[in-house]
Amino acid sequence: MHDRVNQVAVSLFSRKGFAATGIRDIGRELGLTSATLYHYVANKEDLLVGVMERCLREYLRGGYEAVASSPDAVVQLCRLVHFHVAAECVNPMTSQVTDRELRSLTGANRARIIDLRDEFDSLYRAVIEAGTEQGCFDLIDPCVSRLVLVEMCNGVANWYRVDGGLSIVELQDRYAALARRVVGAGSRKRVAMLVDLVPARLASEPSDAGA
Amino acid sequence: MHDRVNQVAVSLFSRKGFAATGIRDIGRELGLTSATLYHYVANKEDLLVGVMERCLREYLRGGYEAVASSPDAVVQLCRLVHFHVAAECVNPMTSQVTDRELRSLTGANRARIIDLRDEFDSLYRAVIEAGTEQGCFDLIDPCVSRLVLVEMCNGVANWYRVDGGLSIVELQDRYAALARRVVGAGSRKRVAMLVDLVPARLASEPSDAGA
DNA sequence: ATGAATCGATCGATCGATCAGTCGGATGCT
DNA sequence: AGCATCCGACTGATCGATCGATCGATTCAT
Repeated sequence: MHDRVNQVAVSLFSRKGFAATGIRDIGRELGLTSATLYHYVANKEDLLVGVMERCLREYLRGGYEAVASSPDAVVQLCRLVHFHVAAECVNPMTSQVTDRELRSLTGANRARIIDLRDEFDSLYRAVIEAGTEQGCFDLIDPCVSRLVLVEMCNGVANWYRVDGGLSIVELQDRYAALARRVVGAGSRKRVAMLVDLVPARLASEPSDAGA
Repeated sequence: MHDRVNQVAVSLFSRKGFAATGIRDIGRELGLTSATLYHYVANKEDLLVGVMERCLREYLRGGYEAVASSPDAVVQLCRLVHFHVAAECVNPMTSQVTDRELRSLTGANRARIIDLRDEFDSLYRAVIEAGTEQGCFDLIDPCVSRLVLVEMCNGVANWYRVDGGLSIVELQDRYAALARRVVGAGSRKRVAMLVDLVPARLASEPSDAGA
């Protein structure tokens, strides 16, 4: 039931936003009263921050695995983007909420989530530094390139649809190719993708059956 | 005074979000009562939709001018990205609100803004088609490339700061170079930028003096 | 005197959150 | 088996606060 609460909450947060979603809205969709909801959740902000933290920890888990899987910066970048894109596709609503609702957090919650998000961004920074040292990147600008990579991957959740024209695997390959162009790493070298580097389906991600 | 109302509203909408911003919050920052605000604004949603519409019309004005300024698709792309990036930097808060608050609109307002946004996206689609016909692009995927271009440019408003390390002109050049890489248009050809293609400072954009 | 600008007071609705209390099923004791 | 006990799930009622919006009255410059 805890999962169902998170799923309904994420679904509404992603569609209407955190501030515009009432405790009663979440309860109604579960057939519960607002009072009952407080048996599963301490308060509204804790519900949000829990979703965001679990999302970012999964992103970090896969991100670290991608970067650690090879010493080659080109391989690191491809696998990081591969994982990032897949995670956005598998958990689009949770990713969207995690991306856009930072401003709804207060005090220590906000600081903690910002730290996690910055830690994930640092993975891209590390890969770009590695590529620079190895001389296999032709960067226009390290900082701007990193921001572009992060933004373009985070943006996937804004438009990806399961019934779209491209499968997740096709999207991953196109994004990896685009990422190599962004950092100026030619497409000559062939990069093998790890099969077991799969993003987890988060407990907070609604099944689109109800959507 | 109408401009000041819009500026304060955009400042709060961008910082806390539309739903979390009260009519009284806007009034307080202007030294007005909530009742007085309704002499300048019909209602809260009209305040938002007005800001978004004026923003998108300015984006469309500059976008059309960029694409019409040359038959060469590479030049079109560079000038479109140049303008897009500059508009995001000059009006970061208004752009952020226009990007993120679509879900706060209802009915006809939402439909109208979606149409304007789609019309702007179509400029990128047109440029990509032109480049394909002219054979000067080496595209990985027309649709994905367009989405990446739009997302990476829209993302500028999320992190650009006036006191950052790069000037707007430097940022424009780097983004144009990255955009050429994304569509596979080599950097051999030199592209002259139009000097008079300057994004307007929107009346809704707050002066950062108060921030 | 006219009209724009502003106000305090107030409307009904909704907000997040709390409370005492109900209900059913599992558990433990005799 | 029968009874008492406990606990998690759940509820209606309600709290104080705030929400967007409206009203008549007042101020003030032209």
